[in-house]
Amino acid sequence: MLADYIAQMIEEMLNEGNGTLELQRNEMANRLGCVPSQISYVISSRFTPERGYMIESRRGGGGCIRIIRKQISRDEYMMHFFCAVGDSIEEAETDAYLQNLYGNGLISNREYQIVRAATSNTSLSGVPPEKRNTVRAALFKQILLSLMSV
Amino acid sequence: MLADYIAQMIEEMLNEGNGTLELQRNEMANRLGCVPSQISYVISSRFTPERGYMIESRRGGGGCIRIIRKQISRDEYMMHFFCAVGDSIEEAETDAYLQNLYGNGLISNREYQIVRAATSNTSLSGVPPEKRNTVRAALFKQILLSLMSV
DNA sequence: TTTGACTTTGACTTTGTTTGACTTTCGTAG
DNA sequence: CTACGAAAGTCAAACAAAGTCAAAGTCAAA
Repeated sequence: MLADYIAQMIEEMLNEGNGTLELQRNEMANRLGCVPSQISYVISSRFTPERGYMIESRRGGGGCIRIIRKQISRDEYMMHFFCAVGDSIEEAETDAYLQNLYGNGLISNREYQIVRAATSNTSLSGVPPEKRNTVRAALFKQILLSLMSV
Repeated sequence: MLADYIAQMIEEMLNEGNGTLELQRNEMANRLGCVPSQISYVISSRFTPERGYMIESRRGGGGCIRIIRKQISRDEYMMHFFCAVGDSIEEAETDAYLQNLYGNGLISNREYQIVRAATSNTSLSGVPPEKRNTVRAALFKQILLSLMSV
């Protein structure tokens, strides 16, 4: 799939660029043989704040898009997350947060697996669908709390 | 019977794939000359967490279904717990299991904290009390599964 | 023969991707 | 300063999956 391929490409460029990257949308789209808005789509669907990325851009001649992978302290992270999770959250969004935590070394792979399993719809299949997101939010926040003190 | 045939086929593909498999529902249904939802049916009736399978999927263009078989023979201890949990469990009982797991070095302290938080009544406060134990059991088993061979 | 568990099917829903037309913003040549 | 052109942004339509659900079929056991 195109979107995944582009995302991977950006990730690699970010690695080379030490966590930051400036790209030109049209130029990149041209190189890949896709429409420019495809690049926008990839960025807005994958390089979100939940996953720890910041996006800046400039229009007009010589414009560009800057992607920054944020690296902040543990406490800030946990605090940020705890606040960011309202009282309802989707499975996919939770996973985005978790990937962020894992990617920044705040939780191990096993821990990632555990929390993902715990917050999955599969685990919550006994909860009526319309209540799942609120239960998940409570669950997730409780887990985050448990991680802060240890 | 079609369902059994498909199940067997998936099982074989899992063997080839070393316990994991990605398939495309529509494509497979096409090959077999059945409706796509038949594949869904087979997966949801045969490849359940109870039997040691984890399912993930993605919709939309290029979507797919991933099936992961946890090789339970390797951690018989975990399996023992898995079976013992049944489909309803109290918070206290869960904690007893967890302490056992921790005591035997199968999970770390942090992991213990996480799972305890996840399976606590506090986390499940959004679930009506009479349903908590069944939700907790599903949750706990899903977590145990996620821990096998990771 | 009736019942109930399991299967099969297909209509409809939800989610994710791709594309292109149109809008906004910015730098710079005049 | 203004106008123009070169970016990036936005949005909705078309498409491409998988998910859900309920109706209808099958079959064996009571």
